[in-house]
Amino acid sequence: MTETTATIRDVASRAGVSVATVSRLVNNTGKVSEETAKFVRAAIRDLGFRPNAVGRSLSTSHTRSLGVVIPSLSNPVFADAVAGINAEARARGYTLMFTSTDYSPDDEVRTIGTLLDYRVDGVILTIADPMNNAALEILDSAGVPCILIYNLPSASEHPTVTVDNVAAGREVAQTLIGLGHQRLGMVSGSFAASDRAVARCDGFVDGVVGRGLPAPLILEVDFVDPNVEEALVPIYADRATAPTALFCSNDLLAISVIGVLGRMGLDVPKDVSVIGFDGIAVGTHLHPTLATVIQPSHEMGRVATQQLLDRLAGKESPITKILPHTYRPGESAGPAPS
Amino acid sequence: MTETTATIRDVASRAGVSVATVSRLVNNTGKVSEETAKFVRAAIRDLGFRPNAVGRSLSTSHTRSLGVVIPSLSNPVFADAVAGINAEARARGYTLMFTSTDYSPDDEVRTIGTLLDYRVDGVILTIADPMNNAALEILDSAGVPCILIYNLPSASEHPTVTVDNVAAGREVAQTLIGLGHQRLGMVSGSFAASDRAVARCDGFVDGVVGRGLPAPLILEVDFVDPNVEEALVPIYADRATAPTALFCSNDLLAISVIGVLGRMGLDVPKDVSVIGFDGIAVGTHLHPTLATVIQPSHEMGRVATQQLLDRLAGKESPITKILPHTYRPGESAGPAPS
DNA sequence: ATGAAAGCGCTAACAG
DNA sequence: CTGTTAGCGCTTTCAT
Repeated sequence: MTETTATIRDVASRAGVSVATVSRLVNNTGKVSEETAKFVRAAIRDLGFRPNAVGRSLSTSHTRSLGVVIPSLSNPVFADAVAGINAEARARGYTLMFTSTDYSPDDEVRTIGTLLDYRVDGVILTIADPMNNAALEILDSAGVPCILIYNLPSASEHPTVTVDNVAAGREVAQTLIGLGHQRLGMVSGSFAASDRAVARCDGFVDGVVGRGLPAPLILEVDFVDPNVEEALVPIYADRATAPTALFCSNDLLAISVIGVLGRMGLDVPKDVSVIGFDGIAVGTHLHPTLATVIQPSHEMGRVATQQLLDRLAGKESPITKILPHTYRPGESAGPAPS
Repeated sequence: MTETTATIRDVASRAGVSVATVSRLVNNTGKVSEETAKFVRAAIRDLGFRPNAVGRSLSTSHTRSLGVVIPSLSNPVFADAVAGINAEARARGYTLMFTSTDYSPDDEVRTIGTLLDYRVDGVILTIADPMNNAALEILDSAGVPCILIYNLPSASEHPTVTVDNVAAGREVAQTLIGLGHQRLGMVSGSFAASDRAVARCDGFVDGVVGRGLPAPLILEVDFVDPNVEEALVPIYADRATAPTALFCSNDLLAISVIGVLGRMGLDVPKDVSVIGFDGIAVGTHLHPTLATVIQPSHEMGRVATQQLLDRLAGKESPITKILPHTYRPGESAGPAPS
């Protein structure tokens, strides 16, 4: 069974035609008489011929493959986006070369280099900081089209698919204030590794201060190994001054925060309200259910891929798309304690 | 800046040597005098030359890329495995072509076909049913080495990296019985889409029946869109006969079950105990924390990749590895109600 | 409608 | 130690 794979030449000779004819039939470029087509098809079937994509790529200088670079698969938000990318790419006959970078800029450039070596036709990425980013420069100077997801659109000249993080942060502040909270806090993943965390925080602070309240407490924790407990314990040593509501830069963090709070003997939302960001599926099953800002991750992946592929197909260039976010109320956010 | 990428020939002529010399230096195969090496290196730097992997692949007939096909990224357990695969592959200079199949056998064969077209050197996969699986047959007849993860080792002749699902299921039964539970139940993802769910169930049933208790109630729900509520409500209409403990075939399901139970006014673990399977990270942050069987997903991905790569490197063939699972106690499993 | 032949970028004998 | 050259599998003019 392990017959060495048939080549186009094998097909050609078996069908008694030239390789050009086979190629034309396979890609249906140029005409082939139904007469000969029959022979060729038979030969293809008999030999189990599948065109070698490597040979084709070398010849056409495009690979019908896309690079995907994201910080981590541990966060469902990225996993969802990749699923969306996968769906759209598959539907349009493209293949994905995938890598995750663990939030490391070094890995970003390393992996982009590899993707370039493989001559991916384009790349979809989420990077730490799109402002003056080495990976992006490499991509540009190689002339490989790319599109960002999740990253801030303002920070680079590259098309981006994302949500309005600042507005969302501001809305969260409003929501919390509307519930009567006066002492607010934010728990965020490290700002250096996430421009969007910065934006959410900016919006949140703006929303709080804009209402005349004191600036929120800001707690920054590591992305990879967030030690939420260590951050929260000292703050809640004095419950009288600690925030009664916490905005978390992502849902995973929010879940941890709720857990830690619970183990400290604080009730969510009785004592402390918590709002997350992302809208990961598991949040709706928790008890309390997680109040959060939903971003359409799957859709973001799909749209980004669509934009990029349209561009590759010669249609108009991708443009930045700000997709709508929505606030999902949940039991984790309630009125301020009296 | 968008200078058309330099080829090995450009480098050669700029350095005043032959392409063979450049190739030898780049791949450090064969000797090159330090003298000429200097020139070549300079040319490479000046031109920003990066060897074209497509050309190389065509020539060497291997791509240094691996295919990865898994059912879904929505389940963190697979995301973790992919992260492990990614880490090991990167470390050894391999690239990943990724696809998810949404538990569809059709998608399995389609995607394997594509991977074959791209001439991946090997593939790592989790499939619905390894017994008599079309995708596996295609792989075999193409002579492409592969290794399974998560799937049952017994069901195919292919090397597999997994845990002992049957034993784990049995242990869960023991644990629950040890806590005094007599009426047991299992909530499982669809058996048709998961041989491991079947194995976990088998072990569980065996553990229950082996202790002289009545066979557990078995509830099968869909993987993609599990309607846990619909399955549970009728059962718990009569609390006197309903199971006091539920084993769920995966953690995501367990989390849903806990949520639904809570919304039905049942307390976990006061009224009903729940044990999951997988050991996804979020489980430890929940309230109640999730009791579960941990499988070393990241490690499984790593080991599978290692095995496959060793095989490609001509070292000994991959062998099936049963990695150790561990029971992680959690607040979701407690003593049976009196 | 079909074929011949020249590459695409690189590696690997084979000669020197 | 270095250069020449023949492919790898496929697409694509250019003739016919």
